[in-house]
Amino acid sequence: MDTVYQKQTKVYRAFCDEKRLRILHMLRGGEKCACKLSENLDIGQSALSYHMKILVESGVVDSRQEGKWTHCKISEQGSLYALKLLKEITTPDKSASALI
Amino acid sequence: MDTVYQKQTKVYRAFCDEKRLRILHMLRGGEKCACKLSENLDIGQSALSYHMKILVESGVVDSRQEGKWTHCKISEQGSLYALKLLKEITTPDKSASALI
DNA sequence: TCATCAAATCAAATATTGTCAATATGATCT
DNA sequence: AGATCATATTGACAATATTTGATTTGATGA
Repeated sequence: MDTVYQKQTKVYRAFCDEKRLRILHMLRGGEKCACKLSENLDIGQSALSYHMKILVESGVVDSRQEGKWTHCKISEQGSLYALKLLKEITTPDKSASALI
Repeated sequence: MDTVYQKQTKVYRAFCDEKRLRILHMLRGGEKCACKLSENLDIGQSALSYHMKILVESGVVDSRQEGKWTHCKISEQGSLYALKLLKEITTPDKSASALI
């Protein structure tokens, strides 16, 4: 079973790899077919699939099947959650002192 | 030379490891001496030092020497930067499409 | 059904991170 | 100076993450 911290790392893993940041940057332009993404990154098809899995797991990216294609886009809801959580993680909270 | 994406990963590495999230959580209670932190995590002194380096590099944590002690705290400025950048990274931007 | 395409999965190879023990550094105190 | 404490650094190793190539899956269309 994952601790709360392990769950949180999953969200931010989206942002701690260069290739994933490149993918996100492409997705800022709107929904894209996965095949277009791999064309524009110098990584193979299976590596892209690996990164997409991590991005989707983070909640920051949504994917949708359409026939044999997978379309990916930035999830507004997931992004807002990542922001909200980041704010929380970095905001003073006196009750956190109780741990120490 | 780091690409812009590589620089950005440094910010979010602060949040993609369980131990670092635990450290941040303790720091939400206010500035702490590094020695207190290692007491409360089941990691050795050198591992703590390793994580602190990554946290400071991210800009999210500030550290300050006082005699032989190192005092650490969450950096408000660094946290705001991480938030601002996260917002940017996940916000639609039509010009990003030009890449594809 | 068969051929084809996009994407997922798997196993193996490689690269990167994280941990530990030992040692170095640098400040403090006697 | 010499002892002691907190922290940083180093090198070896363990643990994870990423890449690659091969194979599988699942949808499509002839």
